[in-house]
Amino acid sequence: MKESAFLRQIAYDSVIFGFSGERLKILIMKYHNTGLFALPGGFMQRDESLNDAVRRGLKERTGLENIYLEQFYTFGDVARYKPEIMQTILEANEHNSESYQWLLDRFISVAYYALINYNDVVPMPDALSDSCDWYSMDELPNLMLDHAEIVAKALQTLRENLEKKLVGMNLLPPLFTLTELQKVYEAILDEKLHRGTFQRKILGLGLLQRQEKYFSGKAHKAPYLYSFEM
Amino acid sequence: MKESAFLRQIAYDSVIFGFSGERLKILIMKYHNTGLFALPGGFMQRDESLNDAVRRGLKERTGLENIYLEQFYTFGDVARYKPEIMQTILEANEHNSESYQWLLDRFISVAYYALINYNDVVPMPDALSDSCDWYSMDELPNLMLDHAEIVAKALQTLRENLEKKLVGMNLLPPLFTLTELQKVYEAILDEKLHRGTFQRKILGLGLLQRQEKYFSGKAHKAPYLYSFEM
DNA sequence: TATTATTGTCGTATTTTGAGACAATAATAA
DNA sequence: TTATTATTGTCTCAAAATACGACAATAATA
Repeated sequence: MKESAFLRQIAYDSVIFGFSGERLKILIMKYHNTGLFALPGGFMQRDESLNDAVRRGLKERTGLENIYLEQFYTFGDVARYKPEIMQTILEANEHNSESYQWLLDRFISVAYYALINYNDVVPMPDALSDSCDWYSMDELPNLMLDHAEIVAKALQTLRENLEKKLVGMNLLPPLFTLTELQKVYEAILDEKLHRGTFQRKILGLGLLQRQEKYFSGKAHKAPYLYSFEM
Repeated sequence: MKESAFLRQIAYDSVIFGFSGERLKILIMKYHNTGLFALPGGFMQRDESLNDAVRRGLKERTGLENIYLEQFYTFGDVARYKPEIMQTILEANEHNSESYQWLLDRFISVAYYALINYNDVVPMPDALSDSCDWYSMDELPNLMLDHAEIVAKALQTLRENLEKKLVGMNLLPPLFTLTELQKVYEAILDEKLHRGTFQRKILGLGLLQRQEKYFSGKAHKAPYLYSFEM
């Protein structure tokens, strides 16, 4: 990790959404011996595009490639410059050498959100953190710096894009029922939707392909499975 | 202009929209002796927030404060790193000293668009450029680097936000008629709108306050003027 | 006083959305 | 075998939003 390998003063943070147990969740990291919680983030290599850097970081954290990813805002307030916090993290990891000093500089952060299939992921902490786990949106720990604000803006943007582009299927496995998809939408929007209207609207988009039926073993009519083709 | 006064590798570019002669226009700068056209941009001071830096730059270029301003994307491709272009600009301005060398580094650029009242502006070139003028969206010169892409994304975002937040009035003077406002919308969306429907929708928002009539001297009924209150 | 151009507003048709209803059906209970 | 239960696919009707044309009102001019 040579200083010269990375662009200075530019970081990214990612809000990685997953869906499980009818709840919307995101990945949160915890730093060794500090009690500090943060969004998964990283830095750009000098010879690397911004989007590539984020995809690289996402791959390291989740093992996944070809993820639905969207940049939504760049945070650049002076108030987010708190070198003592990074100092605390470095000291807790006994990384006090010269080669880490660049991390104490002021950073702006380009924020992305990702939509991934919860079941495909094995969250991996990075060198400075001791855990990387899923947290429900309504049970988040206190996040460091302005990361709570970043999460709020991510959710707001996701909601707007959901109605515009209808991308909710990226949170599900390749085959899913319309009821499962509806639960994703209800979790994101935090409101109940009318079943008939929802199905008519989604199917009317012509984005889904109907597959075989799914027999759950429950005592009722079996729903069709759908896949997302484009 | 000391190197240490600015954050390294971070720039901003602005797409400044105005409306005149029933056309949507933006401000474009031309660099001395180079034939290079570019968006107005700038850099962040070390003790300055990103949004403040952009407002400061906008004030220098247009003289205006309290402008409608929206950040829409951060451009960070490797392909936008072309130091020879900045070298050309610096040489054309005889600015080859050490203190300008930091401009030859790779930059990512945070892009904003602004909506301003065309009539309030006296465009001011900066130290490196010899002009700063309005160009119609369909008569833009060839822009350097990825600035054409930045403009395209600005217009796309403006269109999406226009339908969502209806912010078109920011392009007009404080008093305007509904027909003038409709022409702004038609210029941005590049399509004709139905008069009755447009007026019902805009007035239905309850954002406009009806003022006195405007007597143009033309041989027809005088329209009401409106102001934008919030 | 008639004409011209444009405005404010309305009525109707069309489209989109909201909400409930009903038959179909997979598994289980009787 | 048959009835029951829960959920699905689909439909219909109502309500709301939007598209489109029409008409009277009116400011200036002929």
